[in-house]
Amino acid sequence: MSETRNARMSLERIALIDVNNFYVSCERVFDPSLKDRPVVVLSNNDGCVVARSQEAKDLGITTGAPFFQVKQFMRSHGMEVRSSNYELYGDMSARVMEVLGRFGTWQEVYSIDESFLGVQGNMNDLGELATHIRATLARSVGVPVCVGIAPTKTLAKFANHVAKRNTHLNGVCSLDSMDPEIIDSIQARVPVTDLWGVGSKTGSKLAGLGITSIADLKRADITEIRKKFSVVLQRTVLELNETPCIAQAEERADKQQIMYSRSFSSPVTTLESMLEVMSVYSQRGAARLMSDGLWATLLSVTAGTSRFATGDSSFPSVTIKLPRPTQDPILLSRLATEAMREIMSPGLSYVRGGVILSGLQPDPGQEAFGIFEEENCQKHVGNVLGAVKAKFGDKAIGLGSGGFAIEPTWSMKREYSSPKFTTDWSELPVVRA
DNA sequence: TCTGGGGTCCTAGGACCC
DNA sequence: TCTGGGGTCCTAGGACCC
Repeated sequence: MSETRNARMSLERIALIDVNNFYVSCERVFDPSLKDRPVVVLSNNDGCVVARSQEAKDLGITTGAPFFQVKQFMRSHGMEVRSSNYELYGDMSARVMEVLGRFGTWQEVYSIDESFLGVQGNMNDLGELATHIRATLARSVGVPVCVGIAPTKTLAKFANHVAKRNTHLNGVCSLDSMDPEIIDSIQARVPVTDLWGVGSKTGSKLAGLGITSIADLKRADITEIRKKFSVVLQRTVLELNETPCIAQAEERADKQQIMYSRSFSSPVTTLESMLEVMSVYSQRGAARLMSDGLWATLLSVTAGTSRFATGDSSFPSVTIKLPRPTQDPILLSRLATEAMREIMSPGLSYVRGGVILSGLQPDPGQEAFGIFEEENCQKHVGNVLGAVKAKFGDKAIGLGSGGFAIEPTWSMKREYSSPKFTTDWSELPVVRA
């Protein structure tokens, strides 16, 4: 399609907007002293680096770097550290998504900091829209974003990638306004593994066939790709050639599973502690079922020793079919502890545990409700627990070993946490005028 | 001493059926 | 001795994503 036609025609396009260094940007909104400084945010238990400011990236800190390995280096370079504060990020994410939604004909929230948006207009309109989106978010939420606009999701991701890496573009890249030859030359330089949907395994297999850049993959034969790889990669090739074939999420299946899995701040070695873990995690899972309006029919429990330890390893897991579709924390807690009792090896050092609820369905059907009055009562226990927690805090009530007045030794480590600025009345920021 | 968590989709292979 | 073919459903595991 010629540029002159694009300039006048009204185009249906897909925009991919994401927040730059999202967790760091959230921290900066409430602590301006972090601006222009190297900042990292850590995973649960302060385990490893999950987000970095540009300044931290420039100093060579990589995603996934174990914190204990880079701690000294970071200190000597005056870097700032924050534990992850998911209450804050979740709340900020909701604000970002609400604002973005105003600009699209449809919206698909793709992750905590990314959204696809349906957009229309001629070439110039699209560029102006992107700039307007950036300015609105900077003003109303206070976070910086990049915008990529293209005919397909894969190309919108690519355009966003280009916007992020070329500062002169001011965070906006709309493929329609770019010279096709320039697009080609960029695609010839960008490695195929930078593409959405192409990971390291596929990347090395492609390299064996002489396909190393995005341009190489774009020219590849789609039947050959289908035969040697999968429909997934075939779709990627089609999308690179402007044929949309990745559906919107709302047309895809509903949520498949709810997982509650954590690594412990100190290893769990006894049956008693592990059963506590299972009791607490299954109650958390039940709470999520209730808030999503879902009933589970399968329950899995898992545990694992460290992948880095040299001693005996153990990765027990078992899945059981629930007697009826349920969201009942009492039943789930009882079954999870019973199942774990059978499969763990007391004495070994377990560093993580998890509860997975699957076979989810929105409508419990008749079978979910027992014929006895007693079982009908149990169904309400979850609601009561939820209400008490909402009013008096998370630790106010729990079932059995789930009701902790004192933090158990395995609970999460968060030594560098910022306050829950937006989600807890007692931690609201104070403004003096 | 210390190495995240929560998802999705697809495929292959087995069980079972006619 | 020889032992079809095609379909569905389920599960485990791989690959990928943020």
